[in-house]
Amino acid sequence: MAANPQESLTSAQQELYDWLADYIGTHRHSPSIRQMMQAMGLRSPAPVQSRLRHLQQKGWITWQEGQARTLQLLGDVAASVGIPVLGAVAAGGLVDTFDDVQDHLDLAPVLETRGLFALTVNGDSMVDAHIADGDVVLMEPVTDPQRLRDGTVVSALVAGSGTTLKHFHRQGPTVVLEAANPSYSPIELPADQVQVQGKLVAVWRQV
Amino acid sequence: MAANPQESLTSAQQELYDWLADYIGTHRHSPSIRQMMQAMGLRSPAPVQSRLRHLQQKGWITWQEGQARTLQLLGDVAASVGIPVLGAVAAGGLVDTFDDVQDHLDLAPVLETRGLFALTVNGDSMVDAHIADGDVVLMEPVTDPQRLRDGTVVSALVAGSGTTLKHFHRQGPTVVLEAANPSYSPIELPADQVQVQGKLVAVWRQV
DNA sequence: CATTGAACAATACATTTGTACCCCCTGCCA
DNA sequence: TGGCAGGGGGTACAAATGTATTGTTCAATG
Repeated sequence: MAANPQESLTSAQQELYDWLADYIGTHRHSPSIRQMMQAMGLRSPAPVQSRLRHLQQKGWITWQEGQARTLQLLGDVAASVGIPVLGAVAAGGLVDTFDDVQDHLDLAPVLETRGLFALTVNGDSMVDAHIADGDVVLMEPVTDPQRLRDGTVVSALVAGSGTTLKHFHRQGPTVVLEAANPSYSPIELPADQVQVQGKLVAVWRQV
Repeated sequence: MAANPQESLTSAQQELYDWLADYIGTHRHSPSIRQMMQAMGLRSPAPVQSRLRHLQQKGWITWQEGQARTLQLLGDVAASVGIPVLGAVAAGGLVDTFDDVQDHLDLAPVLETRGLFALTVNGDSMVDAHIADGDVVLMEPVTDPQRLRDGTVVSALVAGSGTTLKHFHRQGPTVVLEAANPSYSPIELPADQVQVQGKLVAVWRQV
């Protein structure tokens, strides 16, 4: 990956981040703050806390506060799974030849998102959204359905019925689940009978 | 889960190990004993301690005692990037609720294939194959176009023109590149003017 | 000069976490 | 019948760990 989306670091922050990348790469688990303290040659946990806070604010790391050793690196150094994107390919017309790498498709950030789950698609109600029967959809758990953008593709549990993959709309007290296929009519239900489980993150179709 | 060289496990031990593999694959860090306790539906940490002790004695796991969340799996499952596939989701009808993991979407084998590359799709000539404008297609390099199955989706370099994504057909000495959209007519060319670069492995659409 | 932010020290505190006991029950087997 | 191992419940405790607070120092900045 070319440039980092993250903000630049001070030397002290960089030092900690590099050591973390090395430690996690070797041990396969995060060190504790006091271990970081020792490795940095410090005699107090406060500087480490400070550096970690800055690293998090700048988008380099994340962790579950209150829990031990749950730190995760977000940068591209974190053994990311990169696939070179060579260029655009066509449809209809023809696109120029490509020789060099233009970008990197970095799946690691997606895969590292906590709680991500997958569903196999069954049926054709979403074909107009280019989600076909047999596809696997990657979903991110939704905790607050109120914040969903209108039209988001979600998997929803309908009380007493089952789970379905649809476009999500909210109309006052009711919820509308709309298919992407004219053969299916929208389902309109009271909000309390629909439990949104996750929103669509990616479509995966292995040939 | 794949066979392991280690000693066999009791069902309770296997249950814990499987859950650990799933958890670590998803969260990228070890759970605490009390988290395992909850996941196993237990109300006391002692049974978990017991299972862990047995798993260690039989060579399935290892950890640094006295330190939090340092558990590591020793089986071959350890390194895989797994996303739990929770079940099928609907279309049209509604599918039953899902509770437990049915399978694992293991992306590691795909990503590790040497030489895999990606292309961003430009245009709508493949919409009927559910490949939309803006999608990223993962391609596997093709060394021997003679062995391609008829109808495979390939990216092909047309002499003097550019690269395109189409269904691949061979008709004697000529090659036919067929779009998946009735608005586009098939392109028929002498075989030596078409160079197949890769075949479609997966479609990736990040929302 | 004063202000600000990063870095560091020292200490204290609450929570998380591993671990060690105690007990019970069940199935298996000599 | 008894012994034994695995599985489970309950509880307690000490260590590990994250977090907060109060200072000090230093460099950069206006």
